[in-house]
Amino acid sequence: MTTPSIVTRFAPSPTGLLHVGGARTALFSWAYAKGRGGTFILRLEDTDQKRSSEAAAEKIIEDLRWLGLNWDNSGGVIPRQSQRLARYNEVIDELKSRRLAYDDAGAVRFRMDNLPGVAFDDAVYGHIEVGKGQLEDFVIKKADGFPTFHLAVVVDDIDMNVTHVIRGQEHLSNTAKHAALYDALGKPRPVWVHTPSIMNPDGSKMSKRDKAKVARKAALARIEIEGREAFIDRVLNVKPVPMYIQDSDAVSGNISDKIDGFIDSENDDILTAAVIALREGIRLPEINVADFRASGYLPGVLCNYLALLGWNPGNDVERFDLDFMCETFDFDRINKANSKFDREKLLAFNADTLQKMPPEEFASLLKEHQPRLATKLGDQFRGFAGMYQPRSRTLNDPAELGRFFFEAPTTYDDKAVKKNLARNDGEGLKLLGEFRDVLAGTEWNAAALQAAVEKFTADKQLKNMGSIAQPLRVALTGTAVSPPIDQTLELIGQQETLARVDRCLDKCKEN
RNA sequence: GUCCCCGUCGUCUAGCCAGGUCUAGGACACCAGGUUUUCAUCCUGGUAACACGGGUUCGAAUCCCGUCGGGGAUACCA
Repeated sequence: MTTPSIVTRFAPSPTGLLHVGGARTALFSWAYAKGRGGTFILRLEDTDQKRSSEAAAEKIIEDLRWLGLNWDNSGGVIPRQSQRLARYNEVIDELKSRRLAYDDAGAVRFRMDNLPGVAFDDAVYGHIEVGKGQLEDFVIKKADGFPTFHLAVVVDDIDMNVTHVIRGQEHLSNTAKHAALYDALGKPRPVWVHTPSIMNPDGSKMSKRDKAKVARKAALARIEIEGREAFIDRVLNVKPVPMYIQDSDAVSGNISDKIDGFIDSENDDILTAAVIALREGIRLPEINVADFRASGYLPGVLCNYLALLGWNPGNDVERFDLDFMCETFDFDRINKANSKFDREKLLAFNADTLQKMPPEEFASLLKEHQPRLATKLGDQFRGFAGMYQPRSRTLNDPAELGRFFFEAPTTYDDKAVKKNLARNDGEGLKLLGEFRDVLAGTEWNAAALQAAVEKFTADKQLKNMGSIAQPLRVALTGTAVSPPIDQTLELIGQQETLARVDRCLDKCKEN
């Protein structure tokens, strides 16, 4: 029941990292082809020489792999337009010789003025007509010898037998040009499928500018406080930035030269933004696939959420995997209206998936995501992972929520101390002191510790286990929050537990 | 400015094409209760939308027109 003739492609321009909008386009193209026994091609549109880079190309490829969207390019070769100049020139020359294109100050333009108008059909937006008045001759070959996107995309899609062109709605207005080109070349037009855009919650377009905005705001606030020179000094002292947050156009260059430009001329250098964020301890909004990966989202969840932005399988079904996408995806259920990216919903999906998966799977994903955390914890890693699986919304959460396992508290949260230690003439503090001696003589495993807590609660006729568990939490973590107290104690270890309790008792007696 | 596209809860959306079954359904978020040694989870309940104005029709979220609002194109970017 397959239709082997279907060919789709994803054709990003390697001018930056893969962003979520591109990822969704890739996902739709992939799912449509895969679900019908067709072919999905990856191709790089690097006709913009100035902005394209090989580094960006490699990162896009890596992100696509991570998402699980595999391509079927013959021989595994990913075509680059920069390597097909001869072919484009052949087409351009043909057009010129047929007087359908002409030289214009070093460039070549395709003639549209001889057309009565252009009409085409889109699988999502329906029938579209563009009147003669809107048709202008357009450049198909630039003065630098490269073809424009319009020419290259059409020639490539023809040569690669692409049957369905799935792309962002920003190309809808360009499609009349492409249709005219197909017609001029005497080739059958593909099925065009334009998808609505993904926007920020405030309705603006999602772009790397959003990162720059946040970083710039933080920088200006800091400069307000400590002055410009001191700020630049701080930023210069930052450690090397992880590769994943680097952008292709910012990989090289001296950071110090860029800070002024970043702050004053509002360029959107995201490496500078990332460095500032690192230094200021703020989070930049996730925009690119790599950002979500770094933040601890699962690729399957990202795909699931992204698919829902503009498409749904009906019947109130919201959670599904890539296989389901292949089976059910079709153009007739793609929406027309733009949608806003809602991180909360993505987070909820991610949390749900993380919390419901088998513990072994969670542990192995966490280890893969943060190998150093696993190394540091050694034998305790499994216990740690198990403890935080029910509490994690991303793969970054365990390390953040469980920070106190590695760093003993140096300060104690005021509210937590008042409520759990100081209240009622230091009742909590007194109980903590008494329970310290119990702990010193308890066998160190979760079951025994739990029994000890319960016995203590009964012996002292306490209201509930919280009466002793909460003071303990404050001593161990500096806050009133931790996983179940028995597990927490077991993992911290007897020696360290007693040391922390003693330190807390000392510190509280001082005040 | 001109042209193209779009407009259902705060957000993503179902319903629209084939008008009545829609006192508009689901999800996330939010609010209130409950379970729980804290947190998280979990359970129950709740608030909340057809942009506006005309028309067609016995009947309109669904069809038509206009207004307003949003997005895109108008580049030798893609």
